[in-house]
Amino acid sequence: MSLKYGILGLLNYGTMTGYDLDKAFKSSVNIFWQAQTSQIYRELGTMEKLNWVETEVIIQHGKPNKKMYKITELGKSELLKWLYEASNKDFFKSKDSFLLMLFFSGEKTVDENIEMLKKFKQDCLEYFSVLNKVDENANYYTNRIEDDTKCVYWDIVLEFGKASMTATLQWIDDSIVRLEALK
Amino acid sequence: MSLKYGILGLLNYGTMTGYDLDKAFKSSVNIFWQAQTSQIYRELGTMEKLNWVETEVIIQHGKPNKKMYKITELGKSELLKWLYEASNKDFFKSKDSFLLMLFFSGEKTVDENIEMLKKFKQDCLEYFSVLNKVDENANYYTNRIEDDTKCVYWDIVLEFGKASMTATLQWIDDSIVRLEALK
DNA sequence: TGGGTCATGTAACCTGTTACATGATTAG
DNA sequence: CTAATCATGTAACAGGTTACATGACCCA
Repeated sequence: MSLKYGILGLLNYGTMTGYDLDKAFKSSVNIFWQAQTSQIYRELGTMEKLNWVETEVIIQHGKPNKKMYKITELGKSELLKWLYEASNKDFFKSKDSFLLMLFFSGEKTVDENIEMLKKFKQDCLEYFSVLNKVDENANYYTNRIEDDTKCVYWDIVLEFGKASMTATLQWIDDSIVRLEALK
Repeated sequence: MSLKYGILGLLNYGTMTGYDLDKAFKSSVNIFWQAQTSQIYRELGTMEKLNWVETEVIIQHGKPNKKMYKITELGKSELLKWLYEASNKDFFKSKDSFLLMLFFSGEKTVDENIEMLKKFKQDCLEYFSVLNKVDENANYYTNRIEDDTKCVYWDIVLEFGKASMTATLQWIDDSIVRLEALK
């Protein structure tokens, strides 16, 4: 359900092709929302039927033709409606197979689980550098937006990513200490 | 994909009905994995075909008959395989419509967004008390397990929930301060 | 000459959600 | 007497995932 609004939100910054949207998703919103290329094209199709977006085909030479998607007045009002009415209950409904696995890891040895957590720590550190790269990409998109106050929200969301990673790393260390004590 | 393993993990603690599994999900694993009742019954059906679980019907008087599900040897080996092979990449792929909404909230006024964050803070505090209730429920399930070291993992996972909530609350406060400064 | 980028999608499948159906017992 | 609990599911739909198809240009 939210994918439509993610697309509307990005189109609200400017007219784009499905291909551009795909890249925009993968280089920005990706940290808290992922969309497959095929999904984006499918949604754009249904959104055009709903009259939330309209298209214009641009003939190109040497490259495939472009289909530019533009948000309509109806689309913009749907976006605003969502911004005002969306609930936060999703936040408390995360599905995480890693935590599910850890929950049942009593079947493995303590040493094996310490190893697993150490591996996880490595992956978290790597992810941290991904977050910093997203920070750089941000400039590309935020430069296209006139109003400076709008960029604050981008930054706040990124800070969330960093804060939760920091908490996760601390939790990993605490958990390893706890497991070491069992040996 | 993980739902099957969540079911296997719980059945590994003891034989249960679909109804019991539903309750077990809702009172324990629920913080990081949610499953609908209908989904559990559907998965149990396919798992029986896969021979991961086997059933025994228990005739009851005054109550509907029970269909007890028991993990098979094959099921147990599939569970172990998953515990050893599952990756942690899901952890970095969370989908969060609240963060998506916040990202696009430059369309709203600063005051409206401060209000939204304050409301979110209230919901986070409420969720904290839910986590503590889960803590109490834990005793019911952990008492049924012989091996004490297995309960550590339950606790570690719960600690994650608390740690990330603490970090989230701190982030909310910081963000509100930041938005106040824009006024 | 082979891989990457540009640009569009379709098809099949799997998973998750919502709504509904049934029917008896038990506790307030 | 009414709502909750026990216990089983089905059906339809929405949303997400994986794999595949096409084809030209550009750079090394």
